[in-house]
Amino acid sequence: MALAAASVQRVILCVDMDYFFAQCEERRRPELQNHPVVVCVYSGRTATSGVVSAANYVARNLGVRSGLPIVRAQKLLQHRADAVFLPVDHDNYEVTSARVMELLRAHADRFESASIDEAFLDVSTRSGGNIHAAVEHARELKRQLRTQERLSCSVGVGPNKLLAKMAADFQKPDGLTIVRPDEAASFFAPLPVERLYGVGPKSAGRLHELGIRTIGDLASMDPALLLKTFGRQLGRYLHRAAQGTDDEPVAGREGREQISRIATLKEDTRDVDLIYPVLEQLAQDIRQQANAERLGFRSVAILVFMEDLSVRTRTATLERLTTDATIMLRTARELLLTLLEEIDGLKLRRIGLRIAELGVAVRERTLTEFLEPSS
DNA sequence: TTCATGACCTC
DNA sequence: CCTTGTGTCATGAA
Repeated sequence: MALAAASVQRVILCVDMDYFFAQCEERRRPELQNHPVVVCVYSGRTATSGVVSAANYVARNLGVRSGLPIVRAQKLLQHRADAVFLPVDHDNYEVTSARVMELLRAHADRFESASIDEAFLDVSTRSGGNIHAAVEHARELKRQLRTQERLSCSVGVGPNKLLAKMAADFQKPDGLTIVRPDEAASFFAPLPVERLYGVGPKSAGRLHELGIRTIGDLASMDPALLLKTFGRQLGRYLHRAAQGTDDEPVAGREGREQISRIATLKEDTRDVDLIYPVLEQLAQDIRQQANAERLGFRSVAILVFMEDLSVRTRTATLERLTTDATIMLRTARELLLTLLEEIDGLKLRRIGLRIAELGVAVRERTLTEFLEPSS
């Protein structure tokens, strides 16, 4: 990109809110501060079925992690009568996140909100490419978040998004880690490959089979072998990432590509009369969000999670963009019916609905719809 | 271009 | 570990 070429050296901050959901809960109820706090996604199947979404450090130090089944977390904390289990309150976190992002945006030449609790700030211009100046920005922003929002975060400072992110992850909570360009290799090399952003359990396993254990091992690996093993995109990415190379600009996303909702069924079933009402609810939720963002869709998909936890998807592409939730639901129902036949015997555990091929909805409504905008 | 699948992210 | 939910991207096939 032209602007990056013009500046000598990019300086990027990655700001990662500490144990965000749990911290939001602590902030709302300060008396929870020294208790283990576990924020949970309850699936509604049994009283305790579901997983941990986030946990504060008191709980983490006792082994509680996000993704852990709630029952497991309860066992780990059974000796702690003061442990608190709370359901996720996404609306609250969204509002908090919006305020945090607004505060952070003011500190950046270019800003990118990467997720609900994480953002990248390009501070190349305002820091003049000077790391010390950038670190002062980071300190100031941490101070403001603490005083104005009573929230702590961890910040990484680096020459690109990848290194800034890895730096932010390096020390938590309330961390501030700097990776200078010339230190990138020594910072990276000793870390296990699975710590590299974009390397999950699958890729890590395959790398381990090749004898690759650290990012340093990966960096010295033959690029041709990497391409052969992982394909063009991932192979190229791994090679570059391991060297600490990353050209991704700090830039906000254009817009969303899809909207989806998933729900867990009360019991495993293949009874359409039990599944369809859930589908209706999902369609409602999606319609609301699509309306709020003024988006129409041209593709409808259902996702089905079966009793054996395997996943199936079925997609239908419409002739033209629409905002009509009735079409969404009718299409989803047809997809569900054909899918149920195809997987004969197997029961469903969870059901999901997704719209995609989104576009700004053009106003072309019937008179009735025009008079009742809510329908 | 469309579709299905799968890896990954993160609280 | 008995398993939630949201979204993006890549790949291979048709």
